Amino acid sequence: MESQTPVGRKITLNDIAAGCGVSRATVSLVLRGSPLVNKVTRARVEEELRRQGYVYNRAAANLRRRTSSSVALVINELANPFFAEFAAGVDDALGTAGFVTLLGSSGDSAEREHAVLGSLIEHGPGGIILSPAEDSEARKVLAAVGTHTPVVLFNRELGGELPEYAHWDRLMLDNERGARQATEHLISQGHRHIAFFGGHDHASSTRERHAGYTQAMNAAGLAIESHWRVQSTPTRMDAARAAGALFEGSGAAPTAAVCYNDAVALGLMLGLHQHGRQAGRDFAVTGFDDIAEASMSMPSLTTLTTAPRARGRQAADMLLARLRDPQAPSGTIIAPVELVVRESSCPLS
Amino acid sequence: MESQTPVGRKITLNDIAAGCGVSRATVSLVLRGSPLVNKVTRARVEEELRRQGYVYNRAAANLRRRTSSSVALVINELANPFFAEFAAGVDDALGTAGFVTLLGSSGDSAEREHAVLGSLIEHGPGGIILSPAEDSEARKVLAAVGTHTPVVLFNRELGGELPEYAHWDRLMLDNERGARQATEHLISQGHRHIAFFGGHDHASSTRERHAGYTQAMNAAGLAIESHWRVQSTPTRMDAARAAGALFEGSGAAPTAAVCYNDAVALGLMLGLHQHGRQAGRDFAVTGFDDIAEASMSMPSLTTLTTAPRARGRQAADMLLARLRDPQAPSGTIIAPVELVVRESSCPLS
DNA sequence: AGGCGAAATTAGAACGATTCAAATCCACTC
DNA sequence: GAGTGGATTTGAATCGTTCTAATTTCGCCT
Repeated sequence: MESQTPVGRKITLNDIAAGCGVSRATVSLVLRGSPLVNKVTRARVEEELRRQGYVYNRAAANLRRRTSSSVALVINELANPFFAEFAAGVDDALGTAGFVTLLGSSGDSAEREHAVLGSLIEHGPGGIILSPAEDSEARKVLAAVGTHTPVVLFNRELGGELPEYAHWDRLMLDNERGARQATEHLISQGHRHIAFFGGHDHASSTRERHAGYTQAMNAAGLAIESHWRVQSTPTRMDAARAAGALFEGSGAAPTAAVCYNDAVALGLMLGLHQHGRQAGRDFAVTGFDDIAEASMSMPSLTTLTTAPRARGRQAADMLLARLRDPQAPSGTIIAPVELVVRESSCPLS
Repeated sequence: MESQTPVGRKITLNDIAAGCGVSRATVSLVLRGSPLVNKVTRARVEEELRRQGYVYNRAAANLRRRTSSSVALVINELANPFFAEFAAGVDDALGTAGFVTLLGSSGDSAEREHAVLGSLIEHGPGGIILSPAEDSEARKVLAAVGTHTPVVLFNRELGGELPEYAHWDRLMLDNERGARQATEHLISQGHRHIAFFGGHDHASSTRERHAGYTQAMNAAGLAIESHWRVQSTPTRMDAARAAGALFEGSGAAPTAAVCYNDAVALGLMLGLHQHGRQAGRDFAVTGFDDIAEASMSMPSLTTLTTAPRARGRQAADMLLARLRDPQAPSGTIIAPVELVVRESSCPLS
C-alpha cells in the first residue's frame, strides 16, 4: 500500500502533521522516538510518514540544534591506493557512527588544499581529517579551517608553527622505525652498500624514513656514500627516471636500496633494468606501505605494511572521541608498521 | 591586523551587521557580490567580515533557498584503484563547479548500499552518482533515494526493472568495441589463430567483450576453434592455472589471445611460460582496463584504457547537466575505451 | 462535582541565511 | 521648497526542524 507519488514537492513535517491531524512538534517527537508520545498516536504518525514518503531533512535539524553530522576528509592524493584504502576506512567508521563524509582531494597542492578546505568548512563539518599536501603550512590551514573545528592530521606534519591554542590531534606512522627495520633486514641479507631512494627531503615523512635508515647504517658501522641518496617525486614514473643516479657517483655502487614507498620501489625496479640490474636477483629493494600491487609484482616486494584501512578507522575514531570531549588534551598516535619480507630483498649475491 | 579570536561562538550575519551598523540584509548582499550595495558600505562590511573571521553557513542558505550544493557519490569498492581514480575525477569536477562530494562506500553489498543511500539522502544532495553493488536492485535503490533526486548510474546496470517515471542517466563502458579493437589489432599484427581468454560468460561485461571479439573475427573471415574460448575467474591466479587449456584442443594452437581484463592477461603471461611460450615474443596478449601495473609488467601490456578519472569527471558533468535541466530526456553514454599498444602484442613470428 | 497529578500535546520562538516589498536617502530640476 | 527618480538600505517573512514552556486531556480520588 506504500504509494510514493512519482512526482511532487518535498514532504515536510507540516505535511505529515496536517495529514494526520496532529501538531508538528508531535511528529518531530515521533521521528526521534521520544517516549513522551502515546502509542496509538505514534502508530498513526508513522503510517502517515510512510504513506507520504517523508525524508528527514538533517540540514534543517542541524541548523536548529547547532550540531553537525558530517566530517570533512581531505586527502592529498586519492588515486594513490594507500590513501584510497585510508579513505575507505575513514568512511566506514564515520558511517557506522552516523556521520557522513565530505570528500576533498588536494592533488598534493597546498593552494588547492586551501580552496578545498574553504569550501568544505562552509558546510559546517563537525571536524576535519586532513592528510596534508607536501608543502602545506600550518598557518594557512588554520586560516582556512578556523579555530572552531577540530582537526586530525594524518601521515604528515604541517610546515611552520601551529599556534598553541589550536590543539589538533595527530595520527602518524612509525616512519623511522619502519625504515630502520627495512635497513636492518637488508644488512642481515649481507648487503653493505645500501642506498636510500626516492621522496623529497622537505616532507616530514621522508625525513623520518631517511633518519631510520641512517640510524641502522650507523649502528652497523656502515658508511654512506653521498650518491646513495637520490630524491624523486613519490611516483613510479619519476622514480624509474631517477634510478640511474644511483650508479653515477664515483664511489661504490649500491647493491640494495631502501625506498621511500612502494610506488617509488616499483619504479626503481623498472629503472634498474636499464642499468643492467634485476631487482630480487642482483639488487635488493624494499618499499613502504604494502599497497595491493606489492604482493603481485615481479618480483614481489618486501615492504612495511601500514594497514591503511585500519589507520582510516583509527583516524575517524580519534576525531569522534574529540567531538565527544572537545576539552580533552590533544594527542599524537604513532601507528606501528610491520616488515613483510618477500622476494625483492634478495641476499647479496 | 586580521585578529581571529582563538576561541568563541560562531559568527553570524547578525554579528557582522551589528559590528558595522548596517542591516543583516545588506551584509547578505555584500556576501553575494550584489551590485546594489554602495562601494563604501561594501568595503566597511568586508573589513568587518575579515575582522571577525566570519564563515559562511551554506546549510542555512540552502535551507532558505531550497537549493543544494552537494552531490552524493556511492562507490561499490573505494579501495579498488579503478574506482578510486573515478572518485577523484568526480570530486575534481564537482569541486570546480562549487559542489561538495558526500562520500559513501558500499563494499559491494546491496544491503550496505541501501543504508548508505538512506543516510546520504537525508543530507539533501542535489543528485547521486552511483556505482552499484553487484547484487543491487533497481526497486530498492529507488525506495532509498526517492523520486526527487536525480541519479547517474556508472559501470553497472541495476537488477530488475526501473519504473519509467524515474529517468536516470547512465554512464557505461564500451566493452564490445574495446574487445573488437584489441582483436583487430592482433589481426593486423598477422595473427590468425586468436583465442578469447578468461572471464565468466554469465557476467554481462564478459558477454559484451566476447561479442566484440567474435565480430572482429567474423569480419576478417577467420574461423574460431572451440578450444580457443577458455573461461576463468577474473584473477591472476586462476588465469595462470587455466592457461594450459589453450593448447589442449585437437585443432590449431592459438598464437595470440584477447583477455577479459588485465589481471587475467597478467596471469596468462605467467602461465604461458609453463607451456614453452613467452608473451611478447612468440605469443601476443591484450588486456582490458589499463590498471597501473599494465605499463610496468614485463613485457608491458597492450590493453584498453578506460580513463577512470576522465569517466569520473564525465559522470559529474552528466549530473550537473541534469541539475541544470531536470526535464531533459535521460540518456545513456557508452564511454569509448582506447587501445594502448605496448610490448605484449607482438607480431606473428 | 471538583480537584489533582501524570501523561500527552502544542504554540511559537529560535537556528542563520535569503528575498521581496517597502522605506530612505540624495542629488537635481523646476 | 516641493517633486522626481535612481540608488541604497532595511523590516519582516520564510526555509524545515527543535525545544521550552505552557496547555490540554484524562483517569481517579474524595
